[in-house]
Parts: sequence; C-alpha cells; structure tokens
Amino acid sequence: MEIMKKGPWSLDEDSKLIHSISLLGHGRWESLAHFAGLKRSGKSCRMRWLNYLRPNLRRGKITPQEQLLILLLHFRFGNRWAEIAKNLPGRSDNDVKNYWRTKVQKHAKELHCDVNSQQFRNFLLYQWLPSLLAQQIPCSSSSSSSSSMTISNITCPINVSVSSTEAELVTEPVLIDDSNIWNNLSSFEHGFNISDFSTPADQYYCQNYWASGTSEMLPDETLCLDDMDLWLFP
DNA sequence: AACTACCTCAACCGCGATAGC
DNA sequence: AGCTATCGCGGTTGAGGTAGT
Repeated sequence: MEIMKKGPWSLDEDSKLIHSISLLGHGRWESLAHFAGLKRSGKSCRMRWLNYLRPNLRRGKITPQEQLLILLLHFRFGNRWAEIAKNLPGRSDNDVKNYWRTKVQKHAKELHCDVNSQQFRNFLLYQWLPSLLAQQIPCSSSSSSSSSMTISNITCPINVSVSSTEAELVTEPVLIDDSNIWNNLSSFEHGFNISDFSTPADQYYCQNYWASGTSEMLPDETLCLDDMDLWLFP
C-alpha cells in the first residue's frame, strides 16, 4: 500500500497535474493521479484542480455583488455550497463555504443568534442585503439606469442588538426602493433593461445570471417577499 | 521587536450517491 | 442483487499571514 502524500501542494505537483489533465482531461481522478506520477489520492487531485488550478478561477476577495448572490442563494439552497457556487462563475464551493463561515457566521455570533434563526434571517434581509444593495446602486440622479427609483429608508421590523463592528454596518442609511427590493436587485447590473423583466422572479434571475454569461433562466418559479421570510418555490 | 489574537483559505475527512462489475 | 471503487459534497481543521498591543 503506497503512502499518500498530504498537505500543501508543490509547484512541481501542480505542473504535473495540469500537464496530465491537459492530456487526459479531468475526471477519473485515481487514474489521473497515477498517470501524473503523483503520490496523491484522486480525491486530493480533484480538490486541487477544482479549488485552485482550474482555469478562470477568480482569486481574491468576494465582491459585494457576489456577497449579495451568496446571501440570496443561501435563502434558497441552504448549505448546498456547490449549488450556490454554480451561480458564481469562477468561485468554488470551498470559496462560498469559507465566506459563509468566516463572514456570515461571524456576524451571527456577534448578534448572539443562530445563523439559521429567524432573527438572523431578518437581519440579513433587512440590514445586510439592503446594505449590499446600497453599495451596488449609485444613489444619484446620474445613474444610467432607465428606471426611476424612489429611494427611501427601510426599517428592520425587529430589534437587533448589534456589536460595535456590526453597528458600523447597520447605522449607515439603508437605501432601498420603497416598494420592491427585486427592482433594485435587477437594476444595479448593466446589460439589460429592467423593463424587459416584468415579474420579480424574472428580475431576480436576470440579476442572478448576469455574470455567468448564460441566458439560462430557471422556468416557472415564483419568488415573493413578505415581512417574515423570503420564499422561492417552484 | 516580540508576542498574541484573530483571520483567511487550502486541504483533509467522512459520508452518501453513483457507476461498474 | 450485492460488492467495490470512485466521485462529489459538506463539515472541519490547521498553517500561515496580518493586525493589534
């Protein structure tokens, strides 16, 4: 039984793996590892390729746009990181998972609530998401968007105790379209005309897929927002 | 400069699903 | 149908980096 190497990958191992994949393609990881002459498990090779070596991976910090998508998609998919990552081109499930763990769970901890609690969901919905939206939407009349937005404050319907760091985030005026959060979601991105999308669900998916380059829309789904929760159902 | 606490993210592990025999 | 190998996913860990004191 051959002893498998563990731990960080060397440049030499990376280049061997890349070279082998260029010849054989990815998949069949066990035989690929063997072909490459790597003393690594197929599993380790797969992980290295998907999370680090594959082309078009985005490095660096998660952008506010990506944060917004992660939060929204987590409402829908829960901890199904791979599903969420499919909507974030260039990001791996590991990236999404790490973001959730290091940022979102940290916020929940600071608020002294469970990350899956209604209190924290409300915090996300009424404080964090609008905050991210405010970063996306230039709140000035020079916006090139053809939609005319009425901007007003939205208030959180629950009392949320915040730490000093949290207060820094939530004491910013939360600016959001007064009637429909989804108008904002779709209007902050360029490349399409908001009036092309008549329903909130269409607007959501329009925004959702902006970066993927695919025009794939998930059909026949409805999304609605009420005071208590966010629902997305077939 | 040295130490400590905290953060980030690459990598591993375990488990369930699936494919092939 | 049952077994085994492999894959894919989510949970978790820990090394290295950075900020604070």
